[in-house]
Amino acid sequence: MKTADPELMRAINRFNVLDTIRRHGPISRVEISERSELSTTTVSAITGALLDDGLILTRHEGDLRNAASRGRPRVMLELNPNAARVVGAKIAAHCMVFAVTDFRGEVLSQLTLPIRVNRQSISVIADLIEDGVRRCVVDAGLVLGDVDSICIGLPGVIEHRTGLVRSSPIFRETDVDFANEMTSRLNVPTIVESDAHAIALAHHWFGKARDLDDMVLVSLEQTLGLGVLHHGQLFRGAGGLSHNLGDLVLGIGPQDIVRLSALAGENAILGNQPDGGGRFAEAMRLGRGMAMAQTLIAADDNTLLAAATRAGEAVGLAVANIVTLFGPPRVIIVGSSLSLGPVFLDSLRDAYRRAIPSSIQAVAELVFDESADETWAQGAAVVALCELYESPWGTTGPAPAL
Amino acid sequence: MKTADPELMRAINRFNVLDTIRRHGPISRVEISERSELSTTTVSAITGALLDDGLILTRHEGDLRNAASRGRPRVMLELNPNAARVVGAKIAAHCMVFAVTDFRGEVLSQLTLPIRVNRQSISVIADLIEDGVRRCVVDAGLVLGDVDSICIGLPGVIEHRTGLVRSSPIFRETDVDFANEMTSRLNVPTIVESDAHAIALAHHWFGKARDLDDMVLVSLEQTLGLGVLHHGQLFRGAGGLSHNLGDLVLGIGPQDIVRLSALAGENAILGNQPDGGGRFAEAMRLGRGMAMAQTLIAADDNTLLAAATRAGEAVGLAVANIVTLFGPPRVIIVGSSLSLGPVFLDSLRDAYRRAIPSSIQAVAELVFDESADETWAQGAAVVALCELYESPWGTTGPAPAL
DNA sequence: ATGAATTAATCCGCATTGGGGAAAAATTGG
DNA sequence: CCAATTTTTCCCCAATGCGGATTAATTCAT
Repeated sequence: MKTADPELMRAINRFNVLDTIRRHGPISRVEISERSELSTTTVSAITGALLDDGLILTRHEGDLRNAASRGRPRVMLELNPNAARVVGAKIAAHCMVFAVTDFRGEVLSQLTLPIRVNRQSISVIADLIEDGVRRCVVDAGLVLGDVDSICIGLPGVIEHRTGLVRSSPIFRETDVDFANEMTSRLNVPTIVESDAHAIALAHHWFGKARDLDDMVLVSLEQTLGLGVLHHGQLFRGAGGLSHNLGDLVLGIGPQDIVRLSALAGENAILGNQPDGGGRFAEAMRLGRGMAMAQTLIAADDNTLLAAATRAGEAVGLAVANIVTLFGPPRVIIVGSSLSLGPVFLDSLRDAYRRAIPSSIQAVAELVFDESADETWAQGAAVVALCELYESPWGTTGPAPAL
Repeated sequence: MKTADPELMRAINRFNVLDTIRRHGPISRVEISERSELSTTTVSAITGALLDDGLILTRHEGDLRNAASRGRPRVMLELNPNAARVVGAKIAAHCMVFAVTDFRGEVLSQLTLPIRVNRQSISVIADLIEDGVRRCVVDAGLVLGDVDSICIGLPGVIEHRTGLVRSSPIFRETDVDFANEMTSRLNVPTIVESDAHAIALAHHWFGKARDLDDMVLVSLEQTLGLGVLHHGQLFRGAGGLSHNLGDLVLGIGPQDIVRLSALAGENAILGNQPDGGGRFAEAMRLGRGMAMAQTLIAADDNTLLAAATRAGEAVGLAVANIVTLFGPPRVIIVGSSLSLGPVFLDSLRDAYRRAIPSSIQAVAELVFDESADETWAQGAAVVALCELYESPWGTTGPAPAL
């Protein structure tokens, strides 16, 4: 366990204040004091330091409380958008999305490349990502030197702490040290993170978990991912690695194990068609599999209806198990599979309702969200920002040189 | 989030020192300083306070390093066994076990009552527990007033934070405020905790997880429980409640959901015998079901062999899923079902091996442990001790009155 | 306009904490 | 009995957060 010295104390309170300002928009010092339960004196000292460091800005308008109030008006504080820039990327099998954001996590520029990276070599993928990052940065009117940090969101099992990609459907190799690879290519600190963790943080900052510090997110893309938020922080496994939900076992056949990915993975839904799997081949290669499936389902394609129903059922059971283990107040379900439509969703909800133990039935609510790809990239950017927020900035340490 | 003031700093470091002393037996100040990465000055100050508070003792012998060493000899510090007394209890359907321990968690007296509390009314159960606690305390040569805290370990879904027993196989009612009930009966602060959490902490302090701060424990008793240790602390769900592993869904039949408890619960293994379930009725009532099953399995009872095999398989799959989600370096499996013997264990191991994804195959090791009932009660006592360790003791706060 | 009332933010001094270096304490070896 | 050595404590410093007094900036009443 790390030792508690004044520096840690400072870092904790500083983060608290910064996070309060981020969450509650332009906010006055008194209100920060109320929300964070720090004394006004301390808030004043910390905000002073944050102002010196250029992380926040003052604004003399926008005091929302009863306009006809006496006394000295409050000075509102807000994040300085220009305090930092980060790049977030979401890499999927058929598509790469990049987003440059400011210190608040607001997107400055965005770039979607519908490129199939699936099964390419590492260096080719790294080339494409490097290119995308550079172009997106230019689009934002910046140069790479302005960027403080980059986060690449990938499907699969990612070890955030070490920067290792343990296994990913878009990499042929396993145990790739991708964070180092990209850091040396771009000469900007680059980290990797599970795409599910990225979208989970995006929802925590901007989406459907803004009000919660505990929740679970299930992502249904080519890979089935899980993000657990615990006391406001991502719950990373003991080794700091992310989970692969698709590996969950849902039953056991006469000979073989039935995994979730075999019932609800993108390939499972679209790939096992009776005509030998060729029907979707072209659409899937282009990343349009789910859109095509949606069309066919609307036309009552029986095979697909059955596949979607089965997939929904499997996911419903898996979600029930996750709720049993984590007991979150909310489960957010995202990903391309949602576009299968009501057939899938109803089946999912129904299976969940049957599978959830009655004793914890009321604990969790299910929320569905069809986020745009941009949101995933933004989430990756948020992962990078989170590290910046916690990092020891200028004034932490000895007294500022006067 | 809680605000960081000097008091918190103190509490953290104080806990660190106390925990280091607990873990590493009689230990000198210098060694504490090395292990905790606190300066010798700070260690000296904190140990001084701990000595003043009577939580630790000095011992002038037992310096183990090279005996022929020059310089001032080290003064060894160790926990003061008499600094506190707690009572831990494990309540099962057919048996109640109590243990009084000292501040170190060493058992002073122990009491096993093979009483069937199953389906009794709350007040009867509370009566029995009250009686057991009182008798065990007397056996230890103490009176209730000497006891600082009590922890009752129960099967089921327990909300430790609020003291609520959400649902338990030994209670007819749900949502029982059992902590308050026992506190007012005994006039000693009493908390409740899941029995699985209790045995998990017991293993962390004394058993097979002494060296680990992250691990998962699976308990296979009448109820199937789970305890997750995360960074040295019990991972309690968002609401502070414990998990019920038996509710996990392992598959879906034509009409109904197949839960783990239906395949691997005690009742499932012993109860569904072809002769109508009567064969074990008497043995089960007496809590001897597993012992009898063991005998029958040794005699090649085919029905039981099949049940044990099926149960082992189900648990193996569930454990694989848990490893997929939590990625712990070790899984400890405990509980009465282990006494089913190699048939069960082999089946479990085999199913686990088949179900664990190859990408994380090497992450976790499976460890089996047939702990005595006493250990469970000791674990409950440890839960109580943990809270005492973290509580702000005397000197924390204003300067000590001189 | 001017002063009283009111609210926000800051300044000053205090208590507490941990850390570094010097000093004291308690040994062994010659 | 003194030097060497190692542990422990003592003294002082820097940093933190907090409470109370003070200053700043506004509205309201006259």
